[in-house]
Amino acid sequence: MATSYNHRLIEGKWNEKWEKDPVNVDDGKKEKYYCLDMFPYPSGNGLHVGHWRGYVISDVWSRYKLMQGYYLIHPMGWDAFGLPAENYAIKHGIHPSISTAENVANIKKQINEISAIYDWDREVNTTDPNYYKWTQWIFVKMFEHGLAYEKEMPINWCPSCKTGLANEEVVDGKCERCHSEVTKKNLRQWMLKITAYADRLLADLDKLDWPEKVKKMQTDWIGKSYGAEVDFKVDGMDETITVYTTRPDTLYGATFMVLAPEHALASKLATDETKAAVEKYIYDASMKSNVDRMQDKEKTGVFTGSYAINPLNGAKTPIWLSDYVLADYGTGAIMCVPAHDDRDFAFAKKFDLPIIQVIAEDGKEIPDMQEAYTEAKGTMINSGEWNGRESAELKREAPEMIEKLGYGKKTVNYKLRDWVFSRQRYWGEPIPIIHCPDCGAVAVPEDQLPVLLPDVEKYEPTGTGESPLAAIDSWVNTTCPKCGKPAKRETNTMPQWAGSSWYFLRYVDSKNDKALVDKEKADKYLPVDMYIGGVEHAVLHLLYSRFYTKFLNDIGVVDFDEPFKKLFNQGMICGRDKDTGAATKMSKSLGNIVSPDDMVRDYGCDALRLYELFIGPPELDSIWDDRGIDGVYRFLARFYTMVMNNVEKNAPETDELIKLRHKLTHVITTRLESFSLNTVISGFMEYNNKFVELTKGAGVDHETLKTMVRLIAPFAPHVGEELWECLGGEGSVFASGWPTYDEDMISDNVITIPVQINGKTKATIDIVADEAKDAVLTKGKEALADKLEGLNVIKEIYVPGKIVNIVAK
RNA sequence: GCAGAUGUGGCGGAAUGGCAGACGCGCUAGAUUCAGGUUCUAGUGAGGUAACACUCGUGUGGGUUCAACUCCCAUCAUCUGCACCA
Repeated sequence: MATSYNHRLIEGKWNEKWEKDPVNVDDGKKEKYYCLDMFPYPSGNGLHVGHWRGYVISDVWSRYKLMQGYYLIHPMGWDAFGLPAENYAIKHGIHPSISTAENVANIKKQINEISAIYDWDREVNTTDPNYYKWTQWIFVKMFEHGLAYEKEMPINWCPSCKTGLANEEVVDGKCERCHSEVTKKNLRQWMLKITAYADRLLADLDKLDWPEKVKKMQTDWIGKSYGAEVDFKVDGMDETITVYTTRPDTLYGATFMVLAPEHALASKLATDETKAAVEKYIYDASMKSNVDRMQDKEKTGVFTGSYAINPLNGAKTPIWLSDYVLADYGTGAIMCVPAHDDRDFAFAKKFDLPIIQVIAEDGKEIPDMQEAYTEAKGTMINSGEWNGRESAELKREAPEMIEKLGYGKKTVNYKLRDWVFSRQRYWGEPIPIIHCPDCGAVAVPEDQLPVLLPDVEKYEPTGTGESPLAAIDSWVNTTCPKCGKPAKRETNTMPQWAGSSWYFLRYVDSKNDKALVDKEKADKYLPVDMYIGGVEHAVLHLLYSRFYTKFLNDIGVVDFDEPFKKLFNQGMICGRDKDTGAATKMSKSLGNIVSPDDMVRDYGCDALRLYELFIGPPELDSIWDDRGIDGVYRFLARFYTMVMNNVEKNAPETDELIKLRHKLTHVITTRLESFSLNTVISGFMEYNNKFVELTKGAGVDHETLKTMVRLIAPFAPHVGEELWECLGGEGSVFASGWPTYDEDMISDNVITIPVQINGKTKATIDIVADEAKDAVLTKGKEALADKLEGLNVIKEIYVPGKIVNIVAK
């Protein structure tokens, strides 16, 4: 029996045994626990130590749940479609299917180094036709339910690459690849009506145990606001302009109106004198990218020459065009109240438009406003019959009042837009639609799914704005499933998010060829109890997954409507900039990548797992330090030696040792439960030092050692399993249950407390836990006798079991 | 601009309002060693002292409290998210 720690022997031995004899088995009686990692995109670059962190956290949590007696769902898979894979393929001249398979094999090998308790029988790959059959099936269902529709709309367009770009591919208004300025182009797009779920996506955030930050980001993204649409007649024209406002209480202060340049009436409102300027402004705006429009700090605009009539007081207000009004939000037109809105104020100042104050904070009008007063606090002035009313109250009531008066209606608006779902790319799921000249867009029948992604010679973007699939006539030309006449396949593909929006469902029934997931299995194993991954998907992936789940709930595939009960976002592990020493993302170009493979070779999997946790609070970013891992390695070696020495000693159990193991169990369990994983490790170190000290004397008994070994097993599984065996434990340590502690055993009878004078500690005294106040104070004063000499004691404080403080002058 | 997070030794970090700096890295000294490494022992916030004592100390400035890293107000810096959503 080796007495010094040899990570290679131990880890090799147990990796082999676990594979032959798995611990996590469904006996049909255990309750399930589903702990999920955000599945990786199989990049050609492989993993670095930063990628390990989330996987280690989820594995620790999984093994803890396993020891608590749950049957674990802890799967892994591959998000292998999408742009990165395609770009990698183009760059290296290898077909995406080949490079993806290679990368998956490589990353799988690397992930296995973690020794996480993954169930590889459940593995999914989004590029597998047996998988994307169901990705397409969901699309068909959405199409049948009117949630997938076609629309021609302006998208980002790179005139140099001659291709449409996703928002993510536009960096600072420029094409990510060629850095030329991105413009807009109308393209026919498939859209998903995620807005139909806006209210539920917002309301159900309440029932999720997610970081507040993520919930807030989703809330803001959905952006629900309450207000009113108000109709303004155009003076001298048979037209009405409807504006959306959240502040109908300020209607009397509306001194002008602004329309988005894309508004349907924009050019119609121009008069002979303004026509040229108006047309130029509309044209210029159309040439600007969204990014440009957002970055313009200085307001621009043009007067149309027309006026709108304020329905409340009949005032004539000039109608302007400006690109600070967004065409696709609200009605694309706003009423402007410069006195009470910052943007309207800036616009009024720039173009010298009148400012009428209608809310007075203190009841008085400000003679020369220098900035807008945007709060709904104060009383109404200059507002006809509304004068003297409270603004806040009026703000609530105004929408209904306006509706009753017939000037408009009460409305709700969302920032959330429908989801642009088509990509003019090769490496994605073909959208399962056939365009028939007679029947229009027809879904591919379920028994003909999947629509296989055909092989092509050239998978690079075509430059025509169509996907490379459009060039394959034999594939494109087909017959209409409805009428049998010649028809054409849809050639756009789905975005990367399509496959990742539902993969967590497939894991529980990954090989089913009859259904997306068997209903019985879904009921038994779903939803996900704990989801662990980076915060970068706070809105996109996590919002899309919630949307998909709600839809699948609505059509009866699953009977829950939220996919992830609890979410944990781990922090990033950064490298150091070689020159400045500042924390930076690990990246190839900075040359600060640390390979986990090297670390596992030199220190072992267990040491690296421990260091990934010890490095800092799991939810915060941390900086990798190569020397830091030495500390946890030394700890593991000392721990191993300590246990081994005591195996031979076989010391008797003492009250002190029993107490110590209850305390340790309490410390580790409470810290683990609160996800303070860095202090779990430091707790182990602290207790190990105590045990090493005790080993010098009588030694530590086997029961105490077994408790410590069970506690450490989720963190350092090989060491845990090995020492469990050495201590004569039965079966696997992971089947041994999680240790419990007795509340009575974790408190001490005699405790040491500080004694202070004026809040500064001057001595410590030993007291019995329930010692009377007077006795403790007397003891405290005795301990300070020399220091209290010549001082007047004003007050004596004893907080039971905590502290004595003598206030003296 | 708005919102959120963070700010503690040379470094990573720890502290239900109750002994600031646990635990670890690094460093110093000693032991072991032919030597280096490993390992072990002791020390390690700053000032101060022969050693104690004592003084200062958790981004900055105020406040509450017997007592503040912790609570309140203001302010600065860094990071992240959103960014004309009417």
